[in-house]
Amino acid sequence: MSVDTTLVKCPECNSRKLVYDEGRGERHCDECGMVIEDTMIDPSAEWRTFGQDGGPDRSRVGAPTTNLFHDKGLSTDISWENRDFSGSAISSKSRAQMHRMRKWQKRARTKNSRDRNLVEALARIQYICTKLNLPKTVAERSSSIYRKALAEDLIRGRSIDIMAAAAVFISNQQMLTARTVDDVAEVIKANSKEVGRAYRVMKRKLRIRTPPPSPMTYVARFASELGLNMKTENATRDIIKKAESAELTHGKSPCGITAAAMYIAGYQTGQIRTQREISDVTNVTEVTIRNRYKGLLKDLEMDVDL
DNA sequence: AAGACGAAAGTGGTTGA
DNA sequence: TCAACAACTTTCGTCTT
Repeated sequence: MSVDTTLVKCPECNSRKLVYDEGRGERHCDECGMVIEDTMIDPSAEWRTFGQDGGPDRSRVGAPTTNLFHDKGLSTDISWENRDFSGSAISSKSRAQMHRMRKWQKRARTKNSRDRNLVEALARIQYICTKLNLPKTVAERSSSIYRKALAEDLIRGRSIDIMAAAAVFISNQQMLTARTVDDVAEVIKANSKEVGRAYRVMKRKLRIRTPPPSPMTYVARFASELGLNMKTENATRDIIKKAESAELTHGKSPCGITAAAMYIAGYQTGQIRTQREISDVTNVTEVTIRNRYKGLLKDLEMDVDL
């Protein structure tokens, strides 16, 4: 880790504690966890050797590594097909041998319990991300978080499913992909409280920061689920923007703010949704929507006929 | 009859002594 | 570690359209 000098301030929270993590190839804010850029080119020295006296050959050959497989995608697989290198079928005699070889190779690759745990967990992470339509970057990051948790011995005694879900939720928060704890918990049919608890434990023990969730994150998603047009969606964003600059959003659940802003925006543009409809898609109760929107109208001094 | 309202009691997490 | 606390939920009777 080294202090980054290219960017001076974090665009999210304006702190000056920007940090560059070489291992992950990303730059993030040490204050709020905001990831500034995560596709940077590795600036470290490139190893090259010329001639025969230079020790081990460090030429770079092979597939890029990925966190999605427990061995980072580096192991060799014996082909499933019963054909030899030239493509012709192999004899039935050596076919049995091939079968045994495949079997043993699989066993050798996942040799200890930790590796087996990882294999299981990475499969679950893949499954969760697929079900939630999350991009590959989120799955990748979840996997690397899970690896760290495993290395820190946080997994033992806890459910793999729940810890995998927690890892997915952390990276979802970092990548601003607008999924809620309930969404993640539902996929693995777990209680969202348990996932939330695991999420907090992981963040604390691994010292992972996530940017404070903004109501803005959920606008696009909820708007489309409610079938709102662009006009209403933008009106919602306007209200949230005002609420955020008036610091009315701190300590309140971001979904609640989004829900209330949407309720108000509906009356502004004539695209009205009932509290119940909004409550259904946002998982915020009608009572909270009421409390929030009343507060917003009052504190922002808005005049809207409801 | 549907939607909105708000009081009251309960839940789970945070905070500060 | 425990109690106070704020935000949010659940439930339910009432009012409004």
